[in-house]
Amino acid sequence: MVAEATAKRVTRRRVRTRANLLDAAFAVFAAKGFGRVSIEEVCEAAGYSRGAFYSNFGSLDELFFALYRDRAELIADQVAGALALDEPDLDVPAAVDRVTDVLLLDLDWLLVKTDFLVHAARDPAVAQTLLDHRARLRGAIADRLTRARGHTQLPAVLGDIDSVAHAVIAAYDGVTTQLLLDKDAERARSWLKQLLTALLTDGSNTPE
Amino acid sequence: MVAEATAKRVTRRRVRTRANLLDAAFAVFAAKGFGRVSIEEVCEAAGYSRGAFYSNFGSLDELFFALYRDRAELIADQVAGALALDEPDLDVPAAVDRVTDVLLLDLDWLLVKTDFLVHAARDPAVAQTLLDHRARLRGAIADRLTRARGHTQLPAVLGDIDSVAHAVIAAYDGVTTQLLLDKDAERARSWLKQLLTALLTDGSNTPE
DNA sequence: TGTATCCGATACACCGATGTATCGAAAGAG
DNA sequence: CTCTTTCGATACATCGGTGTATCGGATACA
Repeated sequence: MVAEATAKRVTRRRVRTRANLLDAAFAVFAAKGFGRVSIEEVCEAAGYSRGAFYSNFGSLDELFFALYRDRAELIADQVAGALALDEPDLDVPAAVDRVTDVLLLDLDWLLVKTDFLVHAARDPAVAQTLLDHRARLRGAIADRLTRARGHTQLPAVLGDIDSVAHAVIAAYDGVTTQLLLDKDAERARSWLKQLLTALLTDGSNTPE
Repeated sequence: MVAEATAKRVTRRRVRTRANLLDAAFAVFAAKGFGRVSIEEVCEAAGYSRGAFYSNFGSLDELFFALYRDRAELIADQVAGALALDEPDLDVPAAVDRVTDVLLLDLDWLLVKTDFLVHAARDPAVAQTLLDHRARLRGAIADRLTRARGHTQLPAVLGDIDSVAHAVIAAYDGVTTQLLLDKDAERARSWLKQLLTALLTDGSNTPE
């Protein structure tokens, strides 16, 4: 036996169950909003009984938190990937395109993320998690910009690179808000591209 | 008697009660979030019993909706006021200051507003209301910018004036998101000022 | 001040969701 | 294949919130 402190049999079924519950919860949260979802609804959607739920999570909040962590991790990786492409110099429009696609693709995720924001706004511990994720994203952006410095002339409008990274995040959040209301993903994407291009491109260098 | 269709005695007590319920609801919503508030909690906070509630509202959703309408109206008026000052030409920094103060002053309102956004994101009818309010705000901004055209040179980065108004709203939403997480109103305000100034000022015209 | 009307408090019946305790079945270890 | 441990379904007790029906006190109006 691989001696592990209070070694538990790492069952395979459990992992599947947990994943199924999380997936079902994501769908239900997206459809109805966290505030209007009961544990039973999640279980029903996943095809389990409440016993399974309580065996895996202590509360709906706990599940929600885990759900957010998992998905946010995923997205953060994707964005980092889209930014870290091994091109030596930064092709702003192309990078903007890639990142925009990752960030605004999944409306359900935006819905859940906003629910989570509401949650975090009233719980400092949760807020810290979200802030950490945002900081990580911002860091990736700032890194990329730093690496590109010299190749492309950067904006004069805002001060340092970190400010620019902040502004990029703000633009993303702002566009997201509008998207949640009008559900027009196409418009949102082109609008975000326009904003980011304006932020990241010297005014003199007008595209097309 | 002023003949009115099925004229009801317009009682004075009722008006007070309704207002008290709305005020109490605002406080409770801000503190706990709409999703975690029960009708009873609102009544208790207001010092009434559930009888009073059902006599004035049909559901918690209905109250929430009314609450949002009232407060949003108020804010929109304030912003319009801050913008419509009778100065002939537009003093960008001053106007930005005034608007920023109105928009980021009340954290509780931001919390409730975000709850409402979540609500609206899943109900097209509600979303329309919110979109209308935003359009009204945007209109006021665009008007002000149009009136100022010629006096101050406007940005080259973004296209028409309407795009600029859109960008202003997006910046506001973006900064709000961050503010909800870090609760640092001072930082948010200066940050929003910086963003708006960058958006509304020609790059060549650097302040101070 | 009298009185018709309205308002809101109280009481009640009613879910729906929660959390726990128990037990049969599934799955890993040997 | 057997045995042991874990997982998840079922049943149960409970609780908090909901919505309604009723009634006494408050309020507007003459």
